[in-house]
Order: sequence, then structure tokens, then C-alpha cells
Amino acid sequence: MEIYTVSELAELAGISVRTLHHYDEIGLLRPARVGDNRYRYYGEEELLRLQQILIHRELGLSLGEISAVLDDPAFDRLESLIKQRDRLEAEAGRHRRMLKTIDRTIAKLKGEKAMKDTDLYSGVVSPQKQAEYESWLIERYGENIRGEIEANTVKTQSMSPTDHAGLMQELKEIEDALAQAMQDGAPPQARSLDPLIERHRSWVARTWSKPCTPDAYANLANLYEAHADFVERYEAIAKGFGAWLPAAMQSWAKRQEQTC
Amino acid sequence: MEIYTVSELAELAGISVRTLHHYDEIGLLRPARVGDNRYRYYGEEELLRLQQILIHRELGLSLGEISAVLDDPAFDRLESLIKQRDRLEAEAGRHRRMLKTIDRTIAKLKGEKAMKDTDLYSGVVSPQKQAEYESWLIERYGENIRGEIEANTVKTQSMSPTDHAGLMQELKEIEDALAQAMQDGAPPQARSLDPLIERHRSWVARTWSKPCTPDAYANLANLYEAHADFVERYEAIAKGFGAWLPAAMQSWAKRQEQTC
DNA sequence: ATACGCTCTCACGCCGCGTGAGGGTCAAGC
DNA sequence: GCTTGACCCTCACGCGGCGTGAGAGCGTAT
Repeated sequence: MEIYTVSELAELAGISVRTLHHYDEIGLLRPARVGDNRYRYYGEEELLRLQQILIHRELGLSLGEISAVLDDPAFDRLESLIKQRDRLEAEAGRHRRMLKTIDRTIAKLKGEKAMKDTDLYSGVVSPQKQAEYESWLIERYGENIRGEIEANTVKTQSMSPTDHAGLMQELKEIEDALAQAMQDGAPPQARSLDPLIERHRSWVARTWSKPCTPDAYANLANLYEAHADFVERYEAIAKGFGAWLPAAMQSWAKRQEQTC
Repeated sequence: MEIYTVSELAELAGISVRTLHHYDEIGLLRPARVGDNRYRYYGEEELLRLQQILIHRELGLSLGEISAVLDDPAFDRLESLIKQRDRLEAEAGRHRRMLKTIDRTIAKLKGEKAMKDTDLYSGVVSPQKQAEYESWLIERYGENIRGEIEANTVKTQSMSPTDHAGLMQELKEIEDALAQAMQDGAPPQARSLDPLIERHRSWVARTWSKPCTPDAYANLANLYEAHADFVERYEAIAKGFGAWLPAAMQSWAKRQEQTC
């Protein structure tokens, strides 16, 4: 059994002694033993836990989240990874929008184009703020549906035509596949739909700049169901699809929550 | 000429009023005018400056750095924007790579769950651990190492159980011999180890589909040293082997490079 | 007049530690 | 046994980038 002092473990892991003290303070990584002299001693197990901590830290989790994750006996690595994936995708989307914004700003500086003030900020806004804004929208879709649509168009306008077309093409493919499934007689609750619904959710996650949780996804389904514009749009794809799709989405979301 | 109050500008930019106050406090973004009532009023110019600030902030500059950059009289907006664009693209690339890595890890974890019943033989590390390990590796050591990992796992996965078992048997023999040498008191730098180390390198070369140069071999040693799974694995063979083996590998690699 | 929303200025709190200050502990050498 | 120097400890403040009140003034509509 190997035993490490603070500085040994710190050097091994490439972190500072202070960091180990801190992790002890907040109960994230306790020493295996503490001597009479109050020296901290760590063993193999703590080394492994520290590795886990550092991995999650690199992926951008806060220390609180990490300790929750690691101390959850039913810690699901898969779920955790999927969460990370959604975060990354949202980030990537933000980056794409920022790129477009910068390009347009460059164009403006060169005097080639005029730009509206609101356009200056598309993509530049902080992720938290935008996330807040969007979840707010979804919570209150009923009264603010126009705002939502407006925000959406502003957003998509800030994309290049080719990007936008590609995104729409992808959405169309997913929707067509879902409509086909419906026409083949699949009930909205069918588990066989899961891969398609997952693709759909993933697409949505990319256009939002916040993680699309099952909960949020279910809210989106409600929105689809409640608003005539959306119903119309989906009915145009296939008869009954305007009701079937939200049902499928809600069914999927429910199952996700149950398995949590 | 447009004039904005704090809350107007904040909403436009997707930031908080407090943030504008803060930027005023630290002199990063001063209002165009301040009324008798001490209200802050911003104009077009401030709007543009705020955009610059937010872009730079997104790119990870501190507010101090941003103000230094923006207040440099030789500051060229166009040039700066182009630089930011480049950095942004690099960031986006990193994100894409991380996404891929996570996807691969997810795929593997899902495969593992589905095939849990058909758990034929245990490899070097459990596939679950390995999946996690790979994403960590790529985070730490970059994209270039991915090819090697990929080739490695693909190869071992595509092998018949008997072949795989044979390979593992051979590896075990080499490692046991090395561990024996260590326990007999050989320091990692001993030249007498060369034949064994060469056998080891040769084994590695066979499992990689890429040439295993001394340099690559030294990198592998670093990995062995850095990751707890490997350390654990080698410590299980013999106490201290987890540190000794990488040292021996590195020593060998160093000598190879000198003789070149 | 009064109510409501916007604005202001303090001023403390949060995270993830860095960076001392001030003092004990341990092994080695004189 | 005594010093030296390298460790270790516990406070405790500081930083950056704001969030989040509290308490008070301003502006406009009814």
C-alpha cells in the first residue's frame, strides 16, 4: 500500500498543495488518514478519486457538481457524458453564431454592409443569459409565442444561408422519417421511435444554446401542440402528424425521466 | 442618434445591468453621458465598444486585458477582429474534436451495456474504463494520439479470443520478467534491461498499427505514469512497478535517441 | 397624490483557489 | 543536544466578475 503526503500527491497529479487542502475543506477529497500531527496521508483509493475529480473538472463541472456526481452511488457515466455532450454542442452553436457575427462586423467595418444594432449581438450574448431567456420563453410559450418565433428568426438570420439550409435539410430528414414511422402505424409511445426522437432532440439541442433536458423537450412538445403555427406546419408534412409528434416527444421525455 | 439606458443596452446585449455598472466602475465602458440624476446613457459608439468587449471576453481575456487592448491607440479593430476570428475557429476545432471523443465514448459505453451478457474475456482494462480513459487521454495529450488508440482498440476488438489471449499471455510474460528484474534490484536505467524492454516495445509495436518510435514509446511511458488505471495495473503485478516500468521505458527511449 | 417601474449607490456573497503569516514537525548533520 | 532546512499545519485575506439584495431617488400615468 502506497502512502502519499500532500506534496507527493500534488506533484503526482500536477496540482497544488493548496488545492488538496481545499478539496479536503469542502469534503471533495478527504485524506485516507490524518496523523496525530494533523498531517494528511492519501492512499491508492484517494488517488483514483482524484483522477476522477480532475477529469470532470476538465470537462467543466463545478466542484459541487463533481462531488454530487462522484458521491451518487447510482452515478451513471453514460448519462453524465450525454450531459457533457449537450453542453459542448450548445457551446459549439454559440461559436458558430459568433463567427458569423464577427464576419458581418468585419464586413460592416469595411463599409460593405449596414448592420442593425440587434444583429451586432447575435451569438455574442452570454450562454447563461440566453439560456435563461429561452427557458423563460418555453415556460410561457402561450403568451409569448410571437417573441419566441421572432427570436428564432433573428437567430437563424444570423446564420449563413448555407448553414441554415443544411440545418433545415437535416430537420426535414428527421421529420420525414418520423412521419413515415407514423404512417407505418407506429404509436407515439413506441420505443422503436427512440433513435429518431433522440436525433430530433439532438437537432433541437443544437439550435438552442442551452442543454435540452427531457423536461425542456416536453415543454417544447407542449408548445408544438398548443400553437397553431406549429400544428399547421406538421400537418402539412402528414395528416395527424401535428398531434402525433408532440405525443411521441412527450412519451419519450416521460420515459427518460422515469429512468432517472 | 440612438440613445440607450442601462436596461435597454443590457437587454440588447444580453447582459445584466449590474455588468454595465461594473464595467463603468472599472472604467472599461463609460456611458456617453451621465444625467444630472446620475442616470447612465449610452450611444452608438459605446454599443460598438461593448461588442468588442463581449467578443474578447468570450475568448477568455480578462477585463483588464480587454481594456488594455481596446485602449491601445494603435488598436486596429479590423485586425483585432480577424485575430479573434482565427482564435475562435481554433476553439471551434477543439470543440469538434471533444465532441467526437465524447461520442465515441458514449458509443462504447452503450455497446458495453448492450453486450454485457456476452462478456467473453477481460482485456487489459474494462471497456468501460477504457472508454473513459480514452477521452481523458485525448483531452490531455491532444488529437494526435487518437489514431494510435483507435488502431489499438479496433485491432484488439477485431481479434479472435484465442489470438487475443495469446497476445495477452505474451505481454504477461514480458511484464513478469521485467517485474522480476526490478525485484532483483535492477534500477530502471540498467542497460541489462534492454533486451526485455526491446521485447516489450516490440509487443507494443505489434498491437499498434503504427511504427513505435522511441519517441512514441516514451510518450506511452508518460501515459503509463500519468493514468491511474495503468499505475494500478502495474502495481498489481509488483509493488513499485507502476513507477519503475515507465522509468525504464523512458530511460531506454532516451538512450535510443542519443545513439541516433 | 399615489403607485409603479426604472434608476442610483453602497456593500456583502460566491467559487476556486493563490498567497502569505505564524507556527509545529521531522530527519540529517554538527 | 542543537541547529538547519524542508516539510507540514491552520487561519485568513484577496482576486475576478459579477449576483443579489437594501434603501433611496426619479419619471410618468392614472
